[in-house]
Amino acid sequence: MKYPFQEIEAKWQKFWEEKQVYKTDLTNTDKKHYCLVMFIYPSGAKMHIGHWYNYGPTDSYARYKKLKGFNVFEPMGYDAFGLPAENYAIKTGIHPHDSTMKNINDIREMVKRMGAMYDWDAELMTCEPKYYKWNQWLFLQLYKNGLAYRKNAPVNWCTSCHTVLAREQVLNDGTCERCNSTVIQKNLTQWFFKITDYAEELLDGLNKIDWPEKTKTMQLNWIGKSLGAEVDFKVSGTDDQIKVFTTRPDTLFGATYMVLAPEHPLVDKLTASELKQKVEEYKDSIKLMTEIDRTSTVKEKTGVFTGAYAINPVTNKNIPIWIADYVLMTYGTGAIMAVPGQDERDWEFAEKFNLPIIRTVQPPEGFEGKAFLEDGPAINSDFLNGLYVDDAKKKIIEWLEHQGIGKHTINYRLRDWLISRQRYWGTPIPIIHCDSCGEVPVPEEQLPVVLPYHVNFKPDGGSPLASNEEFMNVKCSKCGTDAKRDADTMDTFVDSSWYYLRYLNPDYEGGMFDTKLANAWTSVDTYVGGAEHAVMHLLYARFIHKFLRDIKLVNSDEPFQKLIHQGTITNLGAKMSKSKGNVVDPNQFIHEYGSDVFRMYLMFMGPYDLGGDWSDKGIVGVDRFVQRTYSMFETNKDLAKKNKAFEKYDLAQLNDVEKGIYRKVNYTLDKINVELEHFRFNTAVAALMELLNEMKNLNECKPEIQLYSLERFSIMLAPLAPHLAEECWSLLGKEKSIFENPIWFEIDPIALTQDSITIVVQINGKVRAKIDMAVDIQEPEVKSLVFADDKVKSYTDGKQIVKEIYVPNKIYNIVVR
RNA sequence: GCCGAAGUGGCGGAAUUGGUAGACGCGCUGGACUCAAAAUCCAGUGGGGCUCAAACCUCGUGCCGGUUCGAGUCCGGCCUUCGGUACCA
Repeated sequence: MKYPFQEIEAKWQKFWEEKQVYKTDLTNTDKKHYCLVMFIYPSGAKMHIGHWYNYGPTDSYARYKKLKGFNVFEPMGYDAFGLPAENYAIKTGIHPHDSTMKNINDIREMVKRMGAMYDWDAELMTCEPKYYKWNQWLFLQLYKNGLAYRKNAPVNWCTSCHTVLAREQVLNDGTCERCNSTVIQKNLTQWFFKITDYAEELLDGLNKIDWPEKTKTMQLNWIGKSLGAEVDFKVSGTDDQIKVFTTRPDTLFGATYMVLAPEHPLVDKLTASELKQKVEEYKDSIKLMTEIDRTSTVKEKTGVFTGAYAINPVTNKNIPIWIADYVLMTYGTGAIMAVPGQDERDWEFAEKFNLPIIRTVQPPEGFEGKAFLEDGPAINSDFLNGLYVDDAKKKIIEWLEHQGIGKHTINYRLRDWLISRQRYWGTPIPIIHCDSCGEVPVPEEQLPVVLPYHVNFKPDGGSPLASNEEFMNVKCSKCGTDAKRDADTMDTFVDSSWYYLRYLNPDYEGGMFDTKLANAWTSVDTYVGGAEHAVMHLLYARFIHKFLRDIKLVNSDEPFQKLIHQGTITNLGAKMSKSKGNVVDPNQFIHEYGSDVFRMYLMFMGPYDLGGDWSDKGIVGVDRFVQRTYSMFETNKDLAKKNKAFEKYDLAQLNDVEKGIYRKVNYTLDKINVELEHFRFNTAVAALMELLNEMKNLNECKPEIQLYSLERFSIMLAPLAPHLAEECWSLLGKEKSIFENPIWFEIDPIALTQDSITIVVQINGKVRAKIDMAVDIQEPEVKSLVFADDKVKSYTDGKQIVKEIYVPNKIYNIVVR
């Protein structure tokens, strides 16, 4: 009979739900395992292949852990706020709340059909007041601690989303991370979270977590720590000073000019009147460029002279002050001392504008390059001469500090996290703006500031909340006079920075989350999600977690101990997207083959972290495996009712077929263990297929050996194809379901030892013979067996034997001449 | 440009610390079953050579070179693809 997956998958899903098999007892923390996938963003009503690829295999891992005796917590929820729902509202008039709720309901049904062991009691959605209330509370704690502040600053403005973006949310081609349209610079007053206060700790923490190296590297580069010095330069003929940051203070004697960012506040003041027009023109030309254009490495250097001079503090010489777009106001101090001798960009600039070049590090003989960046003895540097870079740095910093014109500094590339959004569908910022009191935090007992339902969504660039007067007009909670609420909402990355803590009790009213549970259950043991979150979500969550630790709400340093990225499933070589029209709908395959086959096929396709191009070519192979498995168990129906299998068998008591199967069962147990532990699902599935092939002759075994093998087969199958495995287990006549009463079988180590082995004989490195012999026999005996072989003889007779290498139980290599 | 990963049959992909390259699956070929087809089952399947056939020989893991008794795996130099990043002072 063909495996009736519709019926059986529905049956077991119902069973699991009714028996509450996946309800995790969070009070039992004995062998806890928090297995988390990135929650779902319900912008569309459908689950696509990428979701399946993320959730299916991760669920298999969670199930494996459960069978191994872990108390596994595997929750699912909805990252429900965000722009797409709001843009959809603008287009169709359907309110974001309504479309989101509908999407969530549809998605929940689809996720359930997948058959994952989510604890649905832990389900949460970020758009509910009972969730976002705590975003607001978090905001207030950050505010109290000086980590949430408002400033007027140039910000990234997405021309299509009509909102500001954090720097991380601008892609490297200058487009918006969400919608891919152009991002421009604007000056606005916005709320920021001071993530830079945690820069050092965010770096340190990377050493303590089990994350992919490339992800850690990305965070490392994003934070971009560099050691150097700040040096004050006097502006010649004035009292002004310009502070520069440099990583190479040792090259100070070679600083032959200075460059300011065009936006630098001193530019207007410094510029000589006859050059004002040129400088203004240059500044205007920069305004039109995005930050990305400006920072293109291929672009030729541009800049203009201001007419002013600074004084090099070590040489006391006047050096010209230029402005150029390659100096950014947003990094360091917005000003540099240019040392063309030791910096490629400065060299290029100096060459183009005929500025002096002085080498202060001696390049090796024969050096033909331009700027010399390597280590070497200092030259042309007075009291530094002869010192190598590190020593020269130390000495000059001492000197600068002694003179009171500079100091050792650490600079970071990381900037504060801009969290204001001029959008509706998000968490209202809990601040009241009062004419007399300024910014006033909403008192905690008045939270949540509920997001009103009725607003005007018109995408005119203003915050939609501003259109709701009832919402906007409040009394100042300090002085009681008329005041206004903040009309902006928070970046949705705030929501996702702590949701894993809320899952533990999403209805908790005593605080942001239940600290007792959080201390017991976090860090999350295994976190699985896309690599596209390497710097944004994963950095924000680490920051927030550390802050929550500092205010004593959690006791761990890091939110996610082990991180796994699933690869991307592409179609026809491109990422699946509606606009490309290459989206593959998983439902089609669920209908035709069922959820188990589909998830197993996704796992079988290849290495989990590599992903790959979609093809349905091989899915029939997995389907055949499922059919053959099912019929094997049907043939042996009720076997467990009449028989009992021992934990172990003595190989000597088994016939050849039994021995073969017994060995393979144990070998597979071992293999599956290792493969699943490392998220190598493809080889785990292959191992089970091999076992099934071996079990072809199961009918030649005693019933108890049949049962021994089938029991183990079902349990190994259970993480990968849970519905099928439950069905097989119950076909055997087992009373308790696998996941109701999780078990995992121990390996019989004796079955893993071979008694005979094939020795490969190589002659001059080429395989010439394969000889079977008993395992672990002594080398002289091996040698005599090898040289007794006709083929070996034919290759060695009459030749001089130069060398013999024996690798026990593997290879016998003979070198002849 | 820089950083990282990858490149293995017709295809997806296997291969402990260097030790039988191609597990497992798809596809294909042949056979069984069938009136026939589908499904299923059995056998074969990297290329080339020599064979009735087997045995056997030979070439083969992106390219060139090296280390080694032995290299998909290690080293040096390239090429291609895919991610990440972009003048960070």
